[in-house]
Amino acid sequence: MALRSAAAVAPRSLRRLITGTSSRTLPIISQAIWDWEKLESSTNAFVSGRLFSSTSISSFIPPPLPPSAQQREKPEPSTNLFVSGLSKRTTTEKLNEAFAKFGEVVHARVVTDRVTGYSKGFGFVKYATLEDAAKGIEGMDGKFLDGWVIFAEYARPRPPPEHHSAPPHSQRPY
DNA sequence: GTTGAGCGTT
Repeated sequence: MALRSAAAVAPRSLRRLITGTSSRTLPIISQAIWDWEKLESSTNAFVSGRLFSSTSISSFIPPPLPPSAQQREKPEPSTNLFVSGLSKRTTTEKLNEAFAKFGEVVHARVVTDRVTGYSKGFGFVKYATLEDAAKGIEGMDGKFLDGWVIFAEYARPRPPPEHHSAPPHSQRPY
Protein backbone atom coordinates (compact mmCIF):
# COMPACT_ATOMS: atom_id res chain seq x y z
CA MET A 1 0.00 0.00 0.00
CA ALA A 2 1.15 3.57 -0.58
CA LEU A 3 1.16 4.20 3.13
CA ARG A 4 3.77 1.51 3.72
CA SER A 5 5.88 2.67 0.81
CA ALA A 6 5.89 6.09 2.38
CA ALA A 7 7.02 4.53 5.63
CA ALA A 8 10.07 3.04 3.96
CA VAL A 9 11.40 6.43 2.93
CA ALA A 10 10.05 8.63 5.73
CA PRO A 11 12.28 10.10 8.41
CA ARG A 12 12.65 7.74 11.32
CA SER A 13 10.52 9.87 13.60
CA LEU A 14 7.61 9.59 11.20
CA ARG A 15 7.83 5.93 10.34
CA ARG A 16 6.08 4.54 13.36
CA LEU A 17 3.40 7.14 12.97
CA ILE A 18 2.82 6.10 9.38
CA THR A 19 2.96 2.36 9.88
CA GLY A 20 0.74 2.65 12.92
CA THR A 21 -1.81 4.71 11.03
CA SER A 22 -4.98 3.25 9.67
CA SER A 23 -6.68 4.80 6.67
CA ARG A 24 -9.33 6.11 9.04
CA THR A 25 -6.89 8.30 10.93
CA LEU A 26 -4.79 9.29 7.93
CA PRO A 27 -6.72 12.54 7.26
CA ILE A 28 -5.99 13.67 10.81
CA ILE A 29 -2.28 12.97 10.41
CA SER A 30 -2.22 14.75 7.05
CA GLN A 31 -3.84 17.79 8.60
CA ALA A 32 -1.30 17.79 11.42
CA ILE A 33 1.62 17.58 8.99
CA TRP A 34 0.13 20.38 6.89
CA ASP A 35 -0.25 22.56 9.97
CA TRP A 36 3.32 21.86 11.01
CA GLU A 37 4.72 22.72 7.57
CA LYS A 38 2.74 25.96 7.61
CA LEU A 39 4.14 26.79 11.02
CA GLU A 40 7.68 26.01 9.89
CA SER A 41 7.42 28.24 6.85
CA SER A 42 6.10 31.09 8.96
CA THR A 43 8.98 30.55 11.36
CA ASN A 44 11.45 30.81 8.50
CA ALA A 45 9.84 34.00 7.32
CA PHE A 46 10.10 35.37 10.81
CA VAL A 47 13.80 34.63 11.01
CA SER A 48 15.17 35.32 7.55
CA GLY A 49 12.73 38.07 6.55
CA ARG A 50 12.93 39.83 9.90
CA LEU A 51 9.20 40.05 10.16
CA PHE A 52 7.45 40.99 13.36
CA SER A 53 4.77 38.85 14.81
CA SER A 54 2.47 39.17 17.79
CA THR A 55 2.34 35.43 18.30
CA SER A 56 5.03 33.67 20.23
CA ILE A 57 6.62 31.17 17.87
CA SER A 58 8.81 29.78 20.63
CA SER A 59 5.79 28.35 22.39
CA PHE A 60 5.25 26.08 19.39
CA ILE A 61 8.82 24.82 19.21
CA PRO A 62 9.15 21.48 20.95
CA PRO A 63 11.39 21.57 24.01
CA PRO A 64 14.70 19.69 23.88
CA LEU A 65 14.35 15.98 24.42
CA PRO A 66 15.08 14.70 27.91
CA PRO A 67 18.04 12.32 28.22
CA SER A 68 15.72 9.33 28.45
CA ALA A 69 14.17 10.14 25.07
CA GLN A 70 17.56 10.69 23.48
CA GLN A 71 18.54 7.26 24.70
CA ARG A 72 15.65 5.85 22.74
CA GLU A 73 16.78 7.55 19.55
CA LYS A 74 20.43 6.53 19.88
CA PRO A 75 20.92 3.18 21.56
CA GLU A 76 24.37 1.87 22.44
CA PRO A 77 26.00 -0.11 19.64
CA SER A 78 25.74 -3.81 20.19
CA THR A 79 26.01 -7.04 18.24
CA ASN A 80 22.43 -7.68 19.27
CA LEU A 81 19.62 -6.08 17.29
CA PHE A 82 16.04 -5.41 18.21
CA VAL A 83 13.79 -5.89 15.22
CA SER A 84 10.22 -4.63 15.35
CA GLY A 85 7.36 -4.17 12.94
CA LEU A 86 7.46 -7.82 11.96
CA SER A 87 4.57 -9.54 10.32
CA LYS A 88 2.96 -11.99 12.72
CA ARG A 89 3.64 -14.62 10.12
CA THR A 90 7.39 -14.00 10.07
CA THR A 91 9.25 -16.87 11.65
CA THR A 92 12.63 -17.11 13.33
CA GLU A 93 13.92 -18.84 10.21
CA LYS A 94 12.78 -16.04 7.91
CA LEU A 95 14.27 -13.47 10.25
CA ASN A 96 17.59 -15.27 10.35
CA GLU A 97 17.58 -15.72 6.58
CA ALA A 98 16.87 -12.06 5.85
CA PHE A 99 19.52 -10.69 8.21
CA ALA A 100 22.16 -13.27 7.26
CA LYS A 101 22.55 -11.46 3.93
CA PHE A 102 24.40 -8.66 5.72
CA GLY A 103 26.63 -10.52 8.13
CA GLU A 104 27.17 -13.59 10.23
CA VAL A 105 24.10 -14.19 12.34
CA VAL A 106 24.86 -16.21 15.42
CA HIS A 107 21.37 -16.09 16.82
CA ALA A 108 17.92 -14.95 15.78
CA ARG A 109 14.58 -15.24 17.47
CA VAL A 110 11.06 -14.03 16.89
CA VAL A 111 9.46 -13.44 20.26
CA THR A 112 6.26 -15.37 20.66
CA ASP A 113 3.55 -15.32 23.25
CA ARG A 114 4.29 -18.02 25.74
CA VAL A 115 0.77 -19.39 25.93
CA THR A 116 -0.58 -18.92 22.41
CA GLY A 117 2.71 -19.44 20.59
CA TYR A 118 1.93 -16.59 18.20
CA SER A 119 4.51 -14.01 17.23
CA LYS A 120 4.46 -10.77 19.17
CA GLY A 121 5.66 -8.92 16.10
CA PHE A 122 9.23 -8.31 17.15
CA GLY A 123 12.42 -10.24 17.59
CA PHE A 124 16.16 -10.21 18.08
CA VAL A 125 19.11 -10.86 15.81
CA LYS A 126 22.60 -11.34 17.19
CA TYR A 127 25.54 -10.85 14.85
CA ALA A 128 29.07 -12.13 15.30
CA THR A 129 30.61 -8.64 15.18
CA LEU A 130 29.66 -5.00 15.67
CA GLU A 131 30.52 -4.38 12.02
CA ASP A 132 28.04 -7.02 10.88
CA ALA A 133 25.43 -5.60 13.23
CA ALA A 134 25.88 -2.14 11.73
CA LYS A 135 25.56 -3.59 8.25
CA GLY A 136 22.46 -5.46 9.35
CA ILE A 137 20.81 -2.26 10.47
CA GLU A 138 21.84 -0.49 7.29
CA GLY A 139 20.56 -3.34 5.18
CA MET A 140 17.30 -4.13 6.95
CA ASP A 141 16.05 -1.06 8.82
CA GLY A 142 13.06 0.38 6.99
CA LYS A 143 12.95 -2.50 4.54
CA PHE A 144 10.14 -4.88 3.77
CA LEU A 145 9.88 -8.34 5.26
CA ASP A 146 6.80 -10.42 4.56
CA GLY A 147 4.99 -7.30 3.42
CA TRP A 148 5.76 -5.19 6.47
CA VAL A 149 8.18 -2.34 6.97
CA ILE A 150 10.47 -3.50 9.73
CA PHE A 151 12.72 -1.57 12.07
CA ALA A 152 16.17 -2.73 13.08
CA GLU A 153 18.09 -1.04 15.86
CA TYR A 154 20.57 -1.94 18.56
CA ALA A 155 18.93 -3.93 21.30
CA ARG A 156 18.98 -2.50 24.78
CA PRO A 157 21.06 -4.51 27.20
CA ARG A 158 19.03 -7.22 28.80
CA PRO A 159 18.25 -6.95 32.51
CA PRO A 160 20.76 -8.96 34.53
CA PRO A 161 19.68 -12.47 35.50
CA GLU A 162 18.01 -12.75 38.87
CA HIS A 163 20.21 -14.59 41.29
CA HIS A 164 17.90 -16.19 43.72
CA SER A 165 20.58 -17.75 45.84
CA ALA A 166 21.90 -15.72 48.76
CA PRO A 167 20.05 -12.68 50.09
CA PRO A 168 22.47 -9.86 51.05
CA HIS A 169 21.49 -9.83 54.69
CA SER A 170 20.62 -13.44 55.18
CA GLN A 171 20.26 -14.37 58.80
CA ARG A 172 21.25 -17.83 59.70
CA PRO A 173 20.28 -19.47 62.96
CA TYR A 174 23.09 -20.41 65.28
C1' DG B 1 -5.47 -15.27 14.49
C1' DT B 2 -4.69 -9.79 14.18
C1' DT B 3 -2.32 -4.01 10.41
C1' DG B 4 -0.20 -3.53 16.23
C1' DA B 5 3.51 -0.47 20.76
C1' DG B 6 7.27 -2.60 21.97
C1' DC B 7 13.17 -4.88 24.31
C1' DG B 8 12.94 -11.64 24.79
C1' DT B 9 10.63 -18.70 26.89
C1' DT B 10 16.77 -19.61 26.71
